[in-house]
Parts: sequence; C-alpha cells; structure tokens
Amino acid sequence: MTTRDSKGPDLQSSLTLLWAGRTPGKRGPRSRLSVELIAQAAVRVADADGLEALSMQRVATELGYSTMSLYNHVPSKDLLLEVAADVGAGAPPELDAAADHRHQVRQWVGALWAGFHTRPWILRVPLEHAPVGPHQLAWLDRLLGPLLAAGLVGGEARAAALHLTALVRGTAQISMNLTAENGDAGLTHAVAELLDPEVYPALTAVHAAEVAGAGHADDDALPFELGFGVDRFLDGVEGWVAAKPGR
Amino acid sequence: MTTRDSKGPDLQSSLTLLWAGRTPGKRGPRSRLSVELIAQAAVRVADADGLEALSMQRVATELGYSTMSLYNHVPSKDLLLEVAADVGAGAPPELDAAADHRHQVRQWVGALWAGFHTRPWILRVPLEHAPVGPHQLAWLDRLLGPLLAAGLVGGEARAAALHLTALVRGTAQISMNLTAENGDAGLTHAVAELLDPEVYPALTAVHAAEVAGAGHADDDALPFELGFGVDRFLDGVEGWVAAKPGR
DNA sequence: AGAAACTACGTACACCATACATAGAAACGT
DNA sequence: ACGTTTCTATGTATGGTGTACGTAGTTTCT
Repeated sequence: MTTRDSKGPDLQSSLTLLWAGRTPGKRGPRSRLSVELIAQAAVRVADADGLEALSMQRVATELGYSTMSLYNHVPSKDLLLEVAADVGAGAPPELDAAADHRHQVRQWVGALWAGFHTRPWILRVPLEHAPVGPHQLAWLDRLLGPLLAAGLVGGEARAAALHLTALVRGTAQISMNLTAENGDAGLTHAVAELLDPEVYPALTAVHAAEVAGAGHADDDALPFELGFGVDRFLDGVEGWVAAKPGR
Repeated sequence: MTTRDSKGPDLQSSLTLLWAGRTPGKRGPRSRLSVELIAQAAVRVADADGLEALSMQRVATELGYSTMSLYNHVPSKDLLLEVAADVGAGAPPELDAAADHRHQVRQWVGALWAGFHTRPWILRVPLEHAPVGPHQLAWLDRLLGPLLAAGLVGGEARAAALHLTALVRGTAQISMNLTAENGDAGLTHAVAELLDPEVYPALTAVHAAEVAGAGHADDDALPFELGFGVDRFLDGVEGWVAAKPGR
C-alpha cells in the first residue's frame, strides 16, 4: 500500500509544532504572533462558523494580521488544523475518584461525547496520523487509568482505550448531525418509503422500533444509542478480567 | 444548537440523488452522462489519487466531458461525494449461513475493515446526515440479521449495529494511517521522548506494552486492536441476552 | 415545420492555499 | 554609536477550486 490520499503533514513536523518546539530566535524583532494565538483564533472561527469557514485569510483578519503572516509560525493549513483540533479538545475531565471503574469510564465517555457536541468541527478535521497532541494524550491517559485499575494489562488497556475513543468518535460522526438537522421522525418517515422489505428484511423489521428510555436524569447519562454499547463492552471487559488465570 | 458547520446537502436532495430519482425528461437530447457514470468516475479518481485529487474538473476529464456538464446531473460536489461514497462502499459480504452469530458479526466487521483499507478516502468524506444510500443500508441490514438472531430486540439491535459501525469507522480513522505512514516503532520512539511520567502516568506505563498476538491465520481475522474490543462487546451482548427476563 | 426543452459547453467570478520577494525593525558584535 | 545580521510582517502573484450564468446545438413532441 503506497498511502495515496495523504499529502498531509508528517509526524515530525506535527510533533514539533504541537509541542511548541519553536525556538523564537534572538536577532530580529520579537514576534507578536505565536502558534497558540493563531490556534486559538482558528478555534474561535471554527466555533463561530464551522470548519468550512476556517481559511487562513479568515484567521488572519480575526487576529488583525495579514494572511501571509501566519506562515511565519505555521507551515501549512493542515498543521494548523491539527493544532487547532488539539487545542479545541481541551483538558480531559477530572474523574470522580470515589466512583468505581465503570462509572469513571462512563464519565469519560460522556465528557468526550459532550465535547464533540460543543465543537462538532473537530470531527471533520482529517486525521493524518495517530493522536500525539498534548491534550489528546492527556485524554488518553485519563482513560487508561480506570482501565488499568479494572484489571486490564498493557496491550489490552491500549486496545480498550482505542476502542472507546473510536467508538465515541464514530458514533458522534454518524448520529450527531442526524438529530441536529431534522427530527428523528423526519428521517424515519423519509427512509421508510424506500425500504423494500425484500431487499432489506432486517432493517424494515427494526426500523419502527421505539427509541426507548429518554431519561435525562443524570449529568453523565449517555444517549441510549451510545450508552448501550458502552455498557455491553464494559460487561465484556469485566467478564474477561474475571476469567483471567491469575484471579 | 443551530447546526453551524453544515452547509452540506439536505436529506431530501441526497435521497433523490442516491436513489436515482432523476426522471430524465422527454424533450431534449438523451443525455449520455448519468449519475452512475459520474459517481463511478469519481470513485476511480479517488481510488487512484485520493480524495484531495477528486475535483469536478478531474472527474470531468476522466469522463471526457467538460467540467460544467457534470452539473446537469449532480447538483453539487458535496452530493457527488455522498453518492461516490455509497457506490464505493459496494455490496455487503455474504455471511456464512452455517456459522454462529458471533462468527457472522466478526465476518461483517472484517469485511468493513477491509473495505476501509481498500478505499481509505471513504473515511474522509464528511457525513452530512445518517447513511441513507442503498449500499449503506444494505450493509446495515446485513449486520442486523445476526444481531436479531442473537436475541436482541429492535432498539437494542439498532444500537448494537450503530455501535459496531461506528467502532470500525473510528478505529480505521485513528489507527489506519498510523501503520501506513511510519512503522509502529517510529511512533513509539518519537512519542516516548515527550512522555513526562508525571503528566501522563498511565500512558507511560502502557506505552511499552507488547502488541501481542500477530497471528495471520484466519482470513477474517481482525487485528488485535479491533478484535479485542469486538469480542468483549459480543461477550457483553451475550450476557445481556442471557440475563433477559424471558429466558 | 415549428416549438419546446434539454444537454453540453464556455466564460466569469470569488475564493482558496501558498511560493516568493521585499521592507522594515530589533538585537547583536564591534 | 554604528553597521550588520536576522527575523517579522507584508504585498504581490500563481495556479487551483466550486459553481452561477448565458449560449449554442440537438432531439423530441405538437
């Protein structure tokens, strides 16, 4: 596989930029701009008008600078997007230390889910490589805590963390804009007319199923579509740990 | 929430286009072009040179037509992308009827995973709304079969199907380009230098963990990172079904 | 035959990322 | 103090993008 589809930034440049590796130099005028300022402006633009409104010109005018000034601090738009996504992710939630592992994981999932709702544009930023930003690693670290405490060993914990991250991300991508744009009913009705029971037997059977349990009680309550899967996964993890030879 | 970030096509236009709802009209010259032809050309371009090479001009020259001719059949590039993604998804796999539910689900997951590897650009196509294309619905239908047979009822089966779809999609987005671009070792080493154990305690502990089990025995074998989560999820589903009142 | 309608095309516009050259200001060595 | 160096910010220019709009030509119906 020759990895078409990736003109994107390589790992090295991403790392140096994400970790503020720029040494500002000593000779010329002190730069009033910085990667942080630019990234924050980019986040502001994306928050306000979405990712498609995020152009270099827009960010520059947001800051009151010329377009090309940005390129003194950021090598390309792709990399700016990557930094903006990391900045936009923010710090992971503090998990309730008194709670059990399952509750902590649910708390983490709920926070990430909420984050994607607050900044849906993050889901549109194309991933060029594995997450290596400070904030993204912090989120990962926070999740690994409860997973390790639950009894998973290294590789398993990594896989489980990837599983949950990917799950929330994928679910958000698929089902977020559904409820946002048109009511669930609108979709249900529109699609129903197309469903030939001969071609889509299982789908037609399931399609009219009630959504079930629209409880908005707890703060870290997950929507059913997400919570069901997370709970089943955690069930499985508990069973796996319990069945381990050492226990 | 006002749904910024979406200038994209609405559900109605997508539906009519995806389901070939175009009635060609009767008066003028018969059109030699069609949505299918255009979509197939788009898939060819994306397969060859990635999604960023997929421009209207490129598709047009691929077909030997002028750029603007496409707009007689496709109202916008966004919609073309949506159709191309559906066409590119292709038909879902035939599941082994003799196998049990778990094996069937794994087979489905493996096929989707392989599909994303074959056409990584599909992961970059922004999702404007829930999947409603014929092929995407077919994939969903195929998955619902084993899930219903496993004992899940309507809403649960839907949630489980969303779970698995989102999972494969998210995992592919996160971990595919990792192994593609640079070896796993490269990433491991580069990141290791940044990991301050005080800031990322759990991560540092896990980071050196062996990848474990690189067995390439079976055809529908999933990579550990994906397979572990799927298996744990299916464990949980089985437990859930077994614990149901009616049983 | 005439009219209507539809396809394909060419032109034009606004916008995009960014390569490159330039001007100016700040800090250094002397 | 002064020149030199070096870095920042800017301006200009290029090749690309999606697509609105007007036009020519062709096919089918009346």
